[in-house]
Amino acid sequence: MLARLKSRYVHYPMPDCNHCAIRDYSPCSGVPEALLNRLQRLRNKPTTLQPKTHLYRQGDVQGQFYLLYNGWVMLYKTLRTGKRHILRYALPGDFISLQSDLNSPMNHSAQSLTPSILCSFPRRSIIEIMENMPQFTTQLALLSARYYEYQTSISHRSAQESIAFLFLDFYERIKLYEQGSIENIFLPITQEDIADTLGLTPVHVNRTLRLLAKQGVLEFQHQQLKVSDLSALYELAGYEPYQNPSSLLSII
Amino acid sequence: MLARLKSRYVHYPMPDCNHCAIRDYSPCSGVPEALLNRLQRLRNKPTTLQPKTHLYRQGDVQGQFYLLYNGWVMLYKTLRTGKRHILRYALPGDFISLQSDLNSPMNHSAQSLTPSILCSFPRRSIIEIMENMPQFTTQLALLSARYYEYQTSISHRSAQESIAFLFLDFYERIKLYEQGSIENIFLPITQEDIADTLGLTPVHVNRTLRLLAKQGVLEFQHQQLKVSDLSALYELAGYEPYQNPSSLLSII
DNA sequence: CGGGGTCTTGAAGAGACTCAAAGAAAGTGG
DNA sequence: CCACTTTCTTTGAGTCTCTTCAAGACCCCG
Repeated sequence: MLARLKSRYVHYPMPDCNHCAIRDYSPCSGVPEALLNRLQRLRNKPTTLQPKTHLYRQGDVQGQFYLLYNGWVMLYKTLRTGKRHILRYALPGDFISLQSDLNSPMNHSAQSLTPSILCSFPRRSIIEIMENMPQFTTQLALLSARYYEYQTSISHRSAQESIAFLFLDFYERIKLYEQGSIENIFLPITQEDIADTLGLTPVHVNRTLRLLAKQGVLEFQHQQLKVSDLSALYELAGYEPYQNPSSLLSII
Repeated sequence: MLARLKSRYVHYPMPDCNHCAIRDYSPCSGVPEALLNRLQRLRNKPTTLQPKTHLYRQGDVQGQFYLLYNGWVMLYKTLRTGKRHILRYALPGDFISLQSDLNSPMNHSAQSLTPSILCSFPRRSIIEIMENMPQFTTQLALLSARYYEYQTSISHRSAQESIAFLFLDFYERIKLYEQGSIENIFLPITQEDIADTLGLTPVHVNRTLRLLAKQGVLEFQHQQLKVSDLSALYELAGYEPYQNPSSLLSII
């Protein structure tokens, strides 16, 4: 099973990683050593996860908090109509399973897209952690604000613009982890996933992708993204350079 | 000037309020007495604001943080194309001007819709406040998560559904402040505001409102909202009762 | 070689947009 | 208090984007 996966998820092997340092990952950046050690002590041992595995499901009452070390995890909601609404894609460093109402059952599900490595925290200790580690909590608050800004940025847009925005976001985030060439970027998602992320139909996503390829902006085939014209992509995505060029989140 | 305003903004007079207790308002609920007193000491004296006045504008470098005591404040972005994207409507208790990048210029503008009362905090002290008042920061993190969940809930929807969702949200929030009858709810917004909130054209908002009135769901005229069929409104908005009936945010 | 999932393409239809113009309500000034 | 101006709302006609339904192609994997 694992051997077979490798061909496809070549970027995401299953390393034996029991000592990943929390400080390497985003929501904890800027947190002093002493606090980190306290957080390290609270967490459980990192665990690995097969692809297409659920961390938790919408409606689950208990559960844990997770810090993603390696791999891709998709967060989504299932609507009454049966439709799937993908909320976001967690990449290494992302904090998973925070929701505004901590005591309610989970309002969304989390599923791995690739083999993944995470460490977990007991759910009941989250308030305690937050109230005792204000610098961590501050990062968490700002991170939530980022998600909010991202969500507002991607709305009110045509299919072409929102697809461009999504791919540009992937491009920028992957760039943080890949030091080598980023000619071809592996994205473990299908056209249907894109559709469920942006609220479009798979058919229309397909047509729009064909159009973007024809226009020489980007190609997305066999889970490989190739950006042909980065400035055109920025243009389509509506990048606003005057604000904060280093951050995608200043995109309107 | 004020006398003239009164006829229209009868719900939002300009009281002389120098001693509003912070604890009455949402982001601080659950914060212990001692912390509240510290927060009270940090804030400036509450100020009043005329309607249609900007607290700050997109691109401003300095500024302050605000806690809204009374009135409506609209947060919006101006896109390169000149279009306006309304992010949210702040009501009493809302914390205003938080953004993910604290050191960048503001990525959005804030404008009062009614006469309003706010108290402000010096911007440079926000990190200090957050890191020294973890319980306050925790509330702030959860609040940001709420905004995020709200934003995801309102997307991927038809015009009718998203308008229903928006009005239901207003309805639920106003209900918290009005103890009496909520037959007619005053909303200081125009159809164009609704359009800019949901990413629709004013023309289509108008047609959809006519349709909703014809269907006997709700009427919105002269800034007065009258909900005729609450359960139909819940149905249209896609309320998911199995999660957390008391919170709009469990709506998908 | 066969089968399920994914991608591609066509044709028809619904939802939302644009342009345009008129009517109603609110704000302004004499 | 009335007449004027401005903003907001309403309606129609035509167009475009996106969806729906359907069928076939491709491709990975057994």
